[in-house]
Amino acid sequence: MQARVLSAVISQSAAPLSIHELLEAAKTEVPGLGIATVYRNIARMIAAGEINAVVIPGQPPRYERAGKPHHHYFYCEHCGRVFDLPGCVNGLRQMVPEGFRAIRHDLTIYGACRNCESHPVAHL
Amino acid sequence: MQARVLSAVISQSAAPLSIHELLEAAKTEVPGLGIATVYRNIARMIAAGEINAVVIPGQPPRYERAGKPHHHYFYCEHCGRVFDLPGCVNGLRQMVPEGFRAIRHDLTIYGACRNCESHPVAHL
DNA sequence: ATTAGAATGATAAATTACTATCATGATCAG
DNA sequence: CTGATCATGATAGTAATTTATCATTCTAAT
Repeated sequence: MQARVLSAVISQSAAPLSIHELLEAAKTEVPGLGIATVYRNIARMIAAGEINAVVIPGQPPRYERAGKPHHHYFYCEHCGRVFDLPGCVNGLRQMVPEGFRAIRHDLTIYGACRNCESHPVAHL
Repeated sequence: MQARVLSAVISQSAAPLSIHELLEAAKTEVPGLGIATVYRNIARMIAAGEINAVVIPGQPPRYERAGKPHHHYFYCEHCGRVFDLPGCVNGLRQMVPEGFRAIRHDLTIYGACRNCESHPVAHL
């Protein structure tokens, strides 16, 4: 059953995965896996609240297990990987104008990850 | 000349505008304005460094005048408008793992703007 | 084993954002 | 005015992502 494999791949990934990253990763266990099945199961898992979509501006959505503690993301502009950043920043409250109501926020830090910083390669 | 009108609309807008918001706004001055002209002029203004693209995750790009002081954005989930939030947060440095190099960051706060908070309407 | 219903994979179609093309119209130097 | 060039608007085409369709396969209860 592909649903179980897809769910396991997402749960075991340290970073959120895109549809294609998920397809490739799951193919090692289910070689014939089709992209339609990935989309179908992602939709079902989102509806069930098992996973959340993570959107890095200008990139296709990635998905990660729901229920993690509050965190943000680091996007490596060299290798295109996304890393979780535990914790949050201070002073968010002060940024919200009087009369506005803040519900949630997204923070993405861009740069080079440890690997790309120590082993420089061409940009993607 | 449409370039002048488009440039003026962006400069005078308090918030970044999408291609369609810009088209609609500029049509009040140039009724027959075509979307191709908007795309062409946006591309030229970006190349000239006059404007910057602003991407709210999951939304088409918006554009605003370049050279503003560092700021972030508030996205109203009721009316879909984007507002500038001057300033920044503290503690960004501490979120970046050892060995990673941060170059820039995006912060978007989601919620209800003053108008939608005081005059509740249906979601878009 | 049989059968009904659900899941799957391949692929067509839809959606959205953007780019290319091209005939027409504006601009301007001479 | 005249011709050259450049911008414009309409629209076709492209690219990327997502959804719909459908025949086949799998699953499970009997």
